[in-house]
Order: sequence, then structure tokens, then C-alpha cells
Amino acid sequence: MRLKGKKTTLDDFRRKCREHNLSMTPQRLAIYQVLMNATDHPSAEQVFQEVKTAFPDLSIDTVYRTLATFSQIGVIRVVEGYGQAKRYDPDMESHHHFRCTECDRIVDFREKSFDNLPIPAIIKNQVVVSHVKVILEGVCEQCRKG
Amino acid sequence: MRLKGKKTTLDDFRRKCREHNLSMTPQRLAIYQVLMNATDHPSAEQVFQEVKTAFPDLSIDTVYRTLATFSQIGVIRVVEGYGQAKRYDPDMESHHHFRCTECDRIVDFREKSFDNLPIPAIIKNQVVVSHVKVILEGVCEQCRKG
DNA sequence: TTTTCTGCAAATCCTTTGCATATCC
DNA sequence: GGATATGCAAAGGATTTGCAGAAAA
Repeated sequence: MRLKGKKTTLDDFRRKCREHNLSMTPQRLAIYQVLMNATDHPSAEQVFQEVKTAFPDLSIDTVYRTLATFSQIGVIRVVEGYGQAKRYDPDMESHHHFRCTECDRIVDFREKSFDNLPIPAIIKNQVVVSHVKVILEGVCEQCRKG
Repeated sequence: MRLKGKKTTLDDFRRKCREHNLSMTPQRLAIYQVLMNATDHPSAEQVFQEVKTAFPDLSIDTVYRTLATFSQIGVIRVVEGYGQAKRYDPDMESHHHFRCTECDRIVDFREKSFDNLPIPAIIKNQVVVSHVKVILEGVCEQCRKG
């Protein structure tokens, strides 16, 4: 169940960092790559554990700081969560989420018809909407079987 | 900007508690009422502060336990968050959210055309979707002015 | 009276911060 | 070399848990 579309490339990432005067450190690169290759919207702790195998000295606060920085410069997004830890998504294109209410797995999907839903007048009249997302909730295959 | 629809009544609440063999304690009642009257999807801490004025002895862990229990028996819902604290919504009818990315305010709205969006096949084929919600993000009036 | 709930206190998990050192450009 | 980032350690906020006394059914 892996439905990622075109992803931000590493080059895009480097460019964005340069734009914002961020040093390109090995930690940042590694953290971004882990995120890019992840399909499960990992938490800071999960990113930490994975990057740690390549950088045993890495500390968790660097991961937190880095993820915060990344989301500030717009290369990743913090996604909706219902529990404890924040979760991150490197996919900056318009897409939507299915979330399993049992295991909290989040699955991305594209659906053009969801991208431009007509904004209800009652909202439109008061605020400027910059991002529309649909969240589907239910129980995933694995949890249904388990 | 208060768009609540028909809400679960106190009687419904009592009935649900009885169904699940939950004692009807003054704390539970007070917590539920605070939630019912809130328009801003408060955190546990916010609920605590408000109920505390009526029950000075109330402790925060009771609030946490109570909110967890309420969401288990389906009288409230934990709503999507992007930050630290969980936030709760006593409105169990189908509705959607606008969220201000500046101040994190969440506003409910009803929109029937959003309630039955066609589930994309790629999701429908793998999982059973039980809840569909649309989240609009942007900047609210107050934050735009401020 | 038996079961369930609450308050207290302590523990745990997630995240942030200050500071000195190391690294990037 | 100057600016920025990292690691360490400690602090802070959010949430959970064990337990004994208190309240509900």
C-alpha cells in the first residue's frame, strides 16, 4: 500500500536549504533521506532510530531541531495526529490521507477530485483557505485480520 | 464563528454512560458539560482549568482519565492536532474542520456535500472507511488582522 | 458492600533549551 | 574566521500509572 507520487528530489531539497541559508550537514541530509524513503510518516523518535544506525553519535535533539527547521522552510509537513508524537510527511504536493484508527498507520493517496472541493461560503467569507485535505479513517487490512 | 449543529444532549450522555456501566460522578458530568459548551476543542488542561473553578479539588489526572473514557465509549472524539496537546470534540455528528495555522483554532462546520465523498478505489479496495472528514487550513480573521 | 472512581504522587514520554564545542562555507 | 549546527545535559510540558481512600450503585 505505497502510493507516493512524484517526490521532492534531493536537488530540490538542497536548493531550498541554500535559499534559506541552511548549512548542508550530513545529519540534515541523512534525516531528509530517511524521511523521503519512509512510507509511514514517522515520528522524530523513529527518524532518530533509523538515522542513528548510520550516525551513532546523532542526538535526538538534533532530530527535533532539524525537523522543526525543515517544516519551517517548507520541505516537510507536520501531519495530523491524534496521539502523542508529532508525525512528519516529506510529500509537499497536494494529497490526502487514510488513517487506521487501530494502529495509527497513515497512508497517502492522490485524488484530484478532492484537491479543489468547493469551500463552503460560511468559511470562505471569513478566512482564506490555503490547504484542503481529506482524511479517511477506518481500519487497515492488517488490523482487520489481526 | 460558531457553527455547532444539534449536539448530543445530556440525556444521551447519561444513557451512553449507563450503557457502558460508568458511574455518573459529578466530575464526569462537569467535564462533559464544559466540553459541550466549549466551541474551541479544548485540551485536557483547558478543560481542567474550567472545571476546577467549580471543583477546586479536581485533579488533572482525573480529567485525562475521564476524557480517555469518554472517547472510548464514543461520546467525544479526539481531533486532529499538529502540536503537543490532544484536543477534544464532543460533536459526534458528521462535520468538518477549519483550522487556523497561526493560532491553531479549530472551527467546526457542516457541509453535506463533504459527508459522502466518493472513496477512491485504491483505498476502498483495501480498507473499510468509517469516517470521512475534510480539513481546511488557512489563517483566521483574527490572525490576519493581528 | 462491592465495584468503580478520585486524588495524590511519582513516573514516563515527547519536546525544548542553554551552552560549549565542532562543523560548514 | 565567522556564522551556524551539533551533542550533551538538564528542564519543561503532556500524559500515564500505582495505590489507598472516597464515592457510586
